[in-house]
Amino acid sequence: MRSALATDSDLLNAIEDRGYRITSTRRVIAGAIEESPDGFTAEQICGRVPGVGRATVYRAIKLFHEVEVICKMALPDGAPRYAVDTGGRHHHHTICTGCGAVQDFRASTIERVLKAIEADVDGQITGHRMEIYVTCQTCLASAD
Amino acid sequence: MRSALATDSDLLNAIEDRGYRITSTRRVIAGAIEESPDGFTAEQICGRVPGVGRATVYRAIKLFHEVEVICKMALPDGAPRYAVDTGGRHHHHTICTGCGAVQDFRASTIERVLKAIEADVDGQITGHRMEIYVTCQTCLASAD
DNA sequence: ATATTACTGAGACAAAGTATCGTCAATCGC
DNA sequence: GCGATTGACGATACTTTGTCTCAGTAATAT
Ligand SMILES: [Zn+2]
Ligand SMILES: [Zn+2]
Ligand SMILES: [Zn+2]
Ligand SMILES: [Zn+2]
Repeated sequence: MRSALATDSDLLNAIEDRGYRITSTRRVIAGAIEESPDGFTAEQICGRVPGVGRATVYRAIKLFHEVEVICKMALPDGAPRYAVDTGGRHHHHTICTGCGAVQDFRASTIERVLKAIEADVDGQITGHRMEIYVTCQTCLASAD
Repeated sequence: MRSALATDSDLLNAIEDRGYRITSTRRVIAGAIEESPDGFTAEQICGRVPGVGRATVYRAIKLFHEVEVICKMALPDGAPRYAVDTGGRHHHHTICTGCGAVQDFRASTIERVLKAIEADVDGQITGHRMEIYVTCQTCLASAD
């Protein structure tokens, strides 16, 4: 039952709800992820959890992604970046190409347009991906 | 001058216009790419140009991408896929997750919404990425 | 024809994972 | 509580999608 294992971590709660185990290793990894408000890469997490195997970090990230508590996005060159999924509802991200800071955004207009496009498309739409690349205020200010 | 080297290949013409050389190796690679109406992966091209080094294929693809005669996109899992850029104008792609077939699409509404979003964004928009994933008619029909 | 420069192939290296496997730990049944 | 079962772990090899280096070769310039 949840009460015995309850944590204040949304990441851990999410995997527990799906029947995965909460282990000390996963606690540590979840902690490192939750300390990354602006997004993170898998290797950054590896660097912050010494003693934990790289494969285990990748397995945990994959798990958190599967249960939809972290978002995976792509930089302009395709390099992956992750961020904690704070909302839950369908959304997209702005990513600063200078510092990597990630912010969520929702644009219902875009979702409606996508729905309307379905008529023009050969086949059935099964999903979409969208990222907006920005230079954030901090990077703009420091680039004088 | 162009006349001495003129080809019927948009890919080769594009790199020649930027001062790169047209070599027999690049002719072969461009030929293989232009035989791929539904998109291709780099490794598929490697497989179709025996005798050409893998690094050379990747260098050529990068070059064609830089001069904007091929488009690079991402499958849902992030795996890269390429397609010949037949239009030139800004556009996005629908990609069939069954067979990989790529089609261009333009949606001026989306571009306008993106422009409007700039006001809500922390910083300056520098670019965006969007892909629509579909199951194409052919794959729908053969999945009975 | 020679000099210059770009291009090429081989192979090492890199980033972002995934697969295998023997060991170990968390949970379940009693 | 205690052993059995199942899942998780770490190490390491392997895969994919490239990039880098370097010596040799082809294309252009004069
Ligand atoms: Zn998000
Ligand atoms: Zn959306
Ligand atoms: Zn295109
Ligand atoms: Zn666009």
